[in-house]
Amino acid sequence: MQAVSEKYIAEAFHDADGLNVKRATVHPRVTQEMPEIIEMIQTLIDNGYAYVDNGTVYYDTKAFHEYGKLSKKNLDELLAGASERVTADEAKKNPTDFVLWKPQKPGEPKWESPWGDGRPGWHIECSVMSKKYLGETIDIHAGGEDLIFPHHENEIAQSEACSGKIFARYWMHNGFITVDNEKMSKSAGNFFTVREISEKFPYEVMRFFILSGHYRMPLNFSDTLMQASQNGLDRIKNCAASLEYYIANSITAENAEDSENIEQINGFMTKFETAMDDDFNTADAITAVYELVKFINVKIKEGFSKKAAEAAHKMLMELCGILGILQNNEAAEEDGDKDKIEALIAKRTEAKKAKDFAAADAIRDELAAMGITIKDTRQGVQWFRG
RNA sequence: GGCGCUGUAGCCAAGUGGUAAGGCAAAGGUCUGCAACACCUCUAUGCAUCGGUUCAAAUCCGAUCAGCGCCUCCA
Repeated sequence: MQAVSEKYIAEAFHDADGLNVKRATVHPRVTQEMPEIIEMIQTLIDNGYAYVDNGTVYYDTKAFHEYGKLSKKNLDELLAGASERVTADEAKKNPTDFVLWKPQKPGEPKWESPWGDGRPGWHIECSVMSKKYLGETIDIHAGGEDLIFPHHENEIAQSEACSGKIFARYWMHNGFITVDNEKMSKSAGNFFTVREISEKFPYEVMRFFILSGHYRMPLNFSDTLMQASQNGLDRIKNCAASLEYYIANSITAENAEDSENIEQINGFMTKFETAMDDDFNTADAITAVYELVKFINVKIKEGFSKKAAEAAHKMLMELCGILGILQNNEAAEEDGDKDKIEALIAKRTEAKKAKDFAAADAIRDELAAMGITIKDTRQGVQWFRG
């Protein structure tokens, strides 16, 4: 049991790390929070929000007058609908009541409790761990839109009935991913994992793709869209690489245009922040990045001072850093073949000078075979892997 | 059946009352010996459809159509 969960936790972290998702400071586990879970259930019973029936503890949804406030559901309508659809559980006072503690079933793990051996219901653990590690009121609670009801609704009912305080100030519910405009499901055969996608496209492209839409909106997934994201991301990466090369080889001195250029560069941050402040509008924020890229590419062509170029680079890296992309670009570590590559490039430049283009192209092909792409720029020949 | 979300160019997508950002793709051009990168030009009298309100609507209201989520176990 333990080994199984360890395996999947490790696998999940593998993908999360790949996507550059930062780890939380605490990753609690339900099995290690049993005393607190039992304590909270007892509090709910004591406060009159829960009742015990033969080893099972139920939450009394009618006792919590704001039940349904998150999902904008009306309890009376819920009850009416539930009575038609759900075979009534005799022990429940109301069809919408949910389990806080359930008795052990044969073969299942169990824990001791005042109501008998058993295990927690599926909502209480979240209220317990949230309270323990984050406090009675949290600022932001996130989750998939499918969890709004009943899970998040029940968390509110449990936590607020215990503390008498607001449980979460903001709720962030993300939309679902569809595949070729169809819901992802095993039965439809269009089900695949982050790991499988990562075998076709880098994690970074996946991250950029997800950021290209608003998190609350449904997101359609397809190879075509991933390819488009890869192309767009390459544009940003090309810009960063060109700019780095420009800075390394720039001879343009500080000049009168610097202050205006730097003012413009700072304007992209303002635009970026405005978008992000609007409910994490990453799609709009990326626009600011593209506009900065355009600005940089034009300036590289026109020529601008090293000082301004460095300011632009810092800004580009900062914006990309917030988005969590272009983080591995620090891989400017020495390439093992550096000397060989630069010797070949020098030979090609010689050949070009001698108008021996056949020889020059042969060297370019040789470099390509090594995985090296070269770019002729005004400042010289730039090369990179990939 | 009920509640909620969504529908903007070939594709993705921002824009929630003041006259349609940005990206990808395609096309033409500039640069280049060629190429790659880049740059320039071009792409919606139009925002699912039909009505309504308003001086003004993608944005507000109503109806309709389509997709999705939830209303049940599980999280």
